This record gives sequence, C-alpha cells and structure tokens, in this order.
Amino acid sequence: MENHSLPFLHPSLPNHEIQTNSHGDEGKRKKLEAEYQCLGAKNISEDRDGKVKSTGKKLEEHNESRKQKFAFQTRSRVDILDDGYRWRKYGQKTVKDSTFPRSYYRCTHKGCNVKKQIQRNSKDEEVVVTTYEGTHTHPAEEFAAHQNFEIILRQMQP
DNA sequence: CGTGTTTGACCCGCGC
DNA sequence: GCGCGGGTCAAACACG
Repeated sequence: MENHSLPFLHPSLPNHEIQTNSHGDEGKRKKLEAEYQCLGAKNISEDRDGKVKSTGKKLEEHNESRKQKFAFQTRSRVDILDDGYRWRKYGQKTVKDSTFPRSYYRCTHKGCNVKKQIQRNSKDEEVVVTTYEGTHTHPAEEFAAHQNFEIILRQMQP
C-alpha cells in the first residue's frame, strides 16, 4: 500500500504461500508449494546457450542472483491481469494434468528478464495460477496497477 | 512500420 | 538411448 509496485514483485519478500482456497487437489497443491519453496531456496542458473553449439556448458557467470519464484492464485475470468508491466508472450504449452494450456510471458524491457507464467486450473476455470519469476529492475507504469493491486490483495486474503 | 501473438520446432532433464 | 513432459526460440502472422 505504501509502494506503487506489487508486493510479490519485491525481492525482499519472503516466500509467500499459495492461496489455499482450492477445495480439491490439496496434495498437488502441497507438492507445488514445496516445489516452489525449493526453487526459491536454491538458485536457478539460466544457461540457455544450447541453441548455437551445445558442445559444452559455459558457466561463465555463476552469479548468486537466485531467481525466486512466487506463485499465487486468483479468481478472475480473465487470465491477463495488468499489473503495471508490459508482458510479451513467448510460448504456450499444454500441461499434462490440465485441460487448459499454460502461457509464458516475459517483461519487455531492456535488461529486465522477468518471466511470468499463467495457468488456468482445469477444475475451476475461475482460478488462475500466476507464477512470477525474477525481479523487475525498472519501475512499473502507474496507470492501472493501483486498481489491480487492490483487487489482487482482496483476492489473496482469506 | 513497430510491436505483440501464434505456433511448430527445438532443447533439456529425467525416468525407464 | 529413447520417449515424455516442460520451457524457450523464432519465423510468420495479425493489428494499430
């Protein structure tokens, strides 16, 4: 409330738990939660150099910038929540245990490699699982983030 | 024209 | 080693 940016995009935010509003797939949710916590604990190195010549892995930069993942669920009809950032879709895959595909977004900014994936639950169509990965290195645009901030907060509280 | 979406191919880790 | 599941690339396309 004191900042313009959303709380789940802050680097200093601890690992928030996934909203346990689902009345089904509790085991799966717990598994997902554990996975996310594990991912948040360890650092994920991104080495996607296999495109050109994957003769060997280049670990030139093993910086300790741990990519944190943060997932939460919201109840909304539309799966695109404008959080004040500009996202460019770069992929869409179908997950096995879900009838709806999962969309992959990336923040369109120079040097800001923040990824975000949006998945809709197959059981409850209204439930949208949003997973953020990384931290923005630039301020967000301030047009409608305020409104959506309130909406998301309202949806996140039990 | 510039920017974002679509969509199949490709890559990679993992289990068998 | 091979198939599968998941993540990404990038060319083609759509739209202002």
